[in-house]
Amino acid sequence: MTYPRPALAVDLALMTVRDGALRVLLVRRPDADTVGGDWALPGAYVRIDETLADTAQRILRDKVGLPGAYAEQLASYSALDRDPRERVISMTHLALLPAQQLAGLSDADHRLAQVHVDWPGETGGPAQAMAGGTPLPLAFDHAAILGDVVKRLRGKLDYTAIGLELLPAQFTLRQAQDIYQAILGRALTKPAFRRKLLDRDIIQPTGQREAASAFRPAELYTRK
Amino acid sequence: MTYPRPALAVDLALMTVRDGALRVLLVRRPDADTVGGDWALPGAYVRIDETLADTAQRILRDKVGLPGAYAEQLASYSALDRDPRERVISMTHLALLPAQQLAGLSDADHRLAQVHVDWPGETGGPAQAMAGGTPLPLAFDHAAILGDVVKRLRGKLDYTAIGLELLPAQFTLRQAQDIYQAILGRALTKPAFRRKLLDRDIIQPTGQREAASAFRPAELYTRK
DNA sequence: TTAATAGTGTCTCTGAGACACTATGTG
DNA sequence: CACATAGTGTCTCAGAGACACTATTAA
Repeated sequence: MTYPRPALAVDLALMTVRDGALRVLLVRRPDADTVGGDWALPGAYVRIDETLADTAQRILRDKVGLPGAYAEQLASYSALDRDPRERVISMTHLALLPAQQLAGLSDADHRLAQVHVDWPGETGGPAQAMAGGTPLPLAFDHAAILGDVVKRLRGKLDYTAIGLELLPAQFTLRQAQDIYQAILGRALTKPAFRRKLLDRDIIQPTGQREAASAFRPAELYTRK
Repeated sequence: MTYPRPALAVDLALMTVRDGALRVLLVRRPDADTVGGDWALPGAYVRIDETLADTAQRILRDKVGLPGAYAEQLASYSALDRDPRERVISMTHLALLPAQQLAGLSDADHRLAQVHVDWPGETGGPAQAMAGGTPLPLAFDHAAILGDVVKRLRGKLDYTAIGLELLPAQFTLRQAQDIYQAILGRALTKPAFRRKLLDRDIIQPTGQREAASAFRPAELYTRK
C-alpha cells in the first residue's frame, strides 16, 4: 500500500427538540477563515482500532460528555474539495438526545442552534442553522449534510420509533406530538396523532399522571 | 497526521433480475482461504482523487465494462475484523442494470448468482447467494451486506422509481410486475400493480406493442 | 362553576387488495 | 372460433385527516 489514502472522519449531527424547535449541536471552529464558516458539526478522525460507531460514541463522550445516545449512520460525503485543508471523507452519523440531557451545553464553543429548512415534507435541500433569529455560517458542506439529516428524520418518523429517542423516560402524548411537529415542520391533528402512535404498539401507559401544573394532567407513557 | 489510517474501499452490489430471480454480480476471489469464501462483491480502494461515486463507476468500468449504471450509497461496514488481511472500511454501493445489458458476463470469474433471503418483507437479515441450487460461499461480511441490499431495494420500490432501472428502455407492465415480484419475493395482483405504477406518473405509454410472440401483445411503456 | 386541556366517536376520503369481468391478437 | 393473455370496473376494507364532542382537574 503505497498509494496515498483519503482521511476518514465521522461527523456527528446530534439533534434534539427544545422550545418547539428542532436543534443541532454545533461547535465553534478556530479556523473559520479556511473552512468557510464559524460553526460546524462535531467530528473526529476514525482511529485504526475503532468502528464507525465507536468513533461516533467517542465524539459524544469527548465533545458532549454523553455517551450512550442513539446514533445511526446517515451517509458519506466525499467531494474532493469539501475540506480545503485535506482530502477527508466524512461518514456522517445522526444522533438523538432529549433536550433535558443537553442542559448547560450552551457555552461559547457549543451551541444548540435551531435548524431551518425552506422545503416542505421530504423534498430535500440544504438546511440553515439559526441562533437568535440570525443565521450561523456553517463550515464545509455541513449545510447540505444538515438538510439530509432533516430529510432522513422526517422520513423515518412514521415507520420507526425514532421520534421517541427525543423524549424523556416518561412523557405525555402532547409532548410527543410537539416533538413530531417540530421535526416535520407542520401541525398535526391530535386524534390522528394519538391513534397512530398508540396503534403502533411502541409506547405503554404508566398509569401515572404528569405533575399537575395547570388544569387536567395528562397520562404519562414510556417506550416499550 | 502520523496516526495509522484505516483503508477505505467501495464494494459494489450490482443487482439485476433475470429468469424471475433477483441476482447479484459476484467475482471469484483468488485468496478464498484467507477471506472466508470463494466469491465476493467486486470492490476497489478509494483513490485520493476520487469521490466514492467515482470509485463505484470505476468498478463498473473495470470489472463489468459498463459505466453509467444507476448507483447509490448503501451503508458503511467497519467491523475491525471484517477483512482478516487488513483494516479496511467498506462504503458499499448499490447498482442496478437490466439483465439485457449483462449478457455474456458469466465466465469462470464473474457470476450472476441468485439472491435468496429467508425473511419476509423488510424484516432484514443476511442473504444467500445461490448458483444452480447450491449456495456459494461469500467472503468477508458480504452475506450481511447482501441482506441489507435486498432490504433497501424492497423498501425503496414503492416510493421511488428505482425498480425501473432494471427494465429495458421499452417494457410492458407484465415485465415490470415480474421485476417487482422478484425483488419483493411475493406475488402481486395485476390490477393493483397497474394502477399503482400508472398513478405514480413515472412511466409513459409509447403507443407501440411488443413483438407479438403469442396471443395478444401488450403495450410498451418508457420511463418518464 | 369556569377555564383550559385531556381524551374520544364518527364521518369521510383515499389507496390498495380481491375478484370477476371484458377486450384483443394469434393460430 | 378457441385460447391465452392484456387490460378494466367494482366492491370492500384499512388507515388517516377533519371535526365536534365529552371528560377531568385546578383555581
